[in-house]
Order: sequence, then C-alpha cells, then structure tokens
Amino acid sequence: LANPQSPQATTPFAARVYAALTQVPAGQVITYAALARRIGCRSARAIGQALRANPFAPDVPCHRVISSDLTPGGFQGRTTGSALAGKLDLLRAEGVTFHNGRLADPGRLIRR
DNA sequence: TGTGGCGCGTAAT
DNA sequence: ATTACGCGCCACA
Repeated sequence: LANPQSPQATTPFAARVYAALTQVPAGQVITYAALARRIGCRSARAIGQALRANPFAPDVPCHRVISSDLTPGGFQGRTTGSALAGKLDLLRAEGVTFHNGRLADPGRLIRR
C-alpha cells in the first residue's frame, strides 16, 4: 500500500479505517466493532460504510473484516450472493474457512 | 432466535 | 441545517 493517509481516500475517516486494517495480517480476521474501537469510533456500521467503496483493493484487506457473531458480513456493498462468495474465496486462500455460515476457527479472530 | 433501538459518518435533500 | 441510510451491534424478551 502506497500510503493510506495521503492517497485520495474518499474521507479522512476512511483513511483511518484503512490504516488500521493494514495492521491485520493475512490468515486472521477482525470484527467491524473491534476495528471501530481501534480508531476510537463507537459505530461498527460506520466502518462497513467506509469499506463499502474499497478504493484500493487488495492493499486494504477489507475481506478480513467480519461480523461480531462470526458471520462473514458483507462485501462490495452486498451481504449475499456472488460478492460474498468472492470474499469467502479470498479468505479461504489465506486459510480462513467458514463452516455452516460461521467462522470455523475463532482462534483466527483478533478480538481487540 | 427474533426484534427494536442505538450509534456515527456520508450522501442527499 | 436536516433527513435518510448503511459490509453492524447490543440488550432484552
């Protein structure tokens, strides 16, 4: 990633989200809520809204962000369908799998 | 498990 | 300045 702060990240808020996401290694996932907390925001929903557009994929691994209930969450603005399937594919490629719609190995989840 | 209300940034009005 | 909306989340029944 060139630099999440300087590029034309639609908004300064989004820039902070991307910067925080950069610190999530492959093979691991984080929650919308946890990611929000990391940047001092109390609304997980705002995070999803920021990731929706996803300016520079795959530098910013927005696919490593899942819901609190260990459900995949959404991708490219959708919570179902092919978009979500693509998200699961990316995660599977990193060793992260889902069983019956839920994260298979919670050990891969960063809770803070 | 299902539902309602809440939180907060953004785009539209 | 206001309103409406969204890759959610938590409390409560």
